Amino acid sequence: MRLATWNVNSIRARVDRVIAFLERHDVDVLAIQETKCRDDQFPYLLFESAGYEVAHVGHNQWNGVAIASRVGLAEVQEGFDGMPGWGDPVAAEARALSAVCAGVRVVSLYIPNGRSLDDPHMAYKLQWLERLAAYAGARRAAAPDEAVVLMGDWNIAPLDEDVWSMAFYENKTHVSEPERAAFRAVLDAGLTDVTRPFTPGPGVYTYWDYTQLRFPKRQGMRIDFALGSPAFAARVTDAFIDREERKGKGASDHAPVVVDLAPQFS
DNA sequence: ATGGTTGAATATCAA
Repeated sequence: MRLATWNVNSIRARVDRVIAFLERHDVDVLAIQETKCRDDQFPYLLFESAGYEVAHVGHNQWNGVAIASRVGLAEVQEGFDGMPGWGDPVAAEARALSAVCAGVRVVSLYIPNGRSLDDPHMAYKLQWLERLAAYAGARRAAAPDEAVVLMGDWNIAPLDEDVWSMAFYENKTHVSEPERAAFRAVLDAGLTDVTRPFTPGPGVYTYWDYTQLRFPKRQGMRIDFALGSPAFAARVTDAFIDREERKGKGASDHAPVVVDLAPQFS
């Protein structure tokens, strides 16, 4: 089975590219982030024509996450238990969606952007990650043998080598110690980054800012990851970043991350 | 020009 995660930066602007990607790489399950649309605006029919069922949550032009699957889509859940909200009044944002696809619990995640170190969004981001780690820990305790993967745009570069310049990111978000500690706390809940071993750095990125010619200059960040439970991680046979998807007209600012899974033996 | 691009919606906001 082949899974992938991709921050598409608007599904409506990118749908032809996304469908072509699914077919080109024979992807079974795609976790999508930043659809930037409401549920009623999602291009479901184009996915169905390509053989994929879709679950989506989107409230407005911001955020929005989805899962497209051609191997089943069960137990769909918006958000996760304990997910913090934002705003006044506080409300859940469309940043998390899970479903069971061919026995794997897939969680599509769009972790909040902290904006700047002293912005209220940063505290929100850290609390969001803390609650996510608690959710992951609770799931592990409840079903230790379950194959679970948390995949998406984490908006964190866990290692210095995950950014093109630590000097550039001094006193900026994505690389701060509190964010990195929050990411490690999710790993400590019993998950493994299944992508890095197959895509070792330095200089391996999943995101390049649209401005400043960052992509041709190879100045990016590695911020998109798939974190698997032991039962999931044990089945991973390969992973790669499809850098080709960042090229050309109409590219998202993120590249897809693909994970291959061996069949389950029982 | 000092956010230089992109995309939502359509004047700004977000990334």
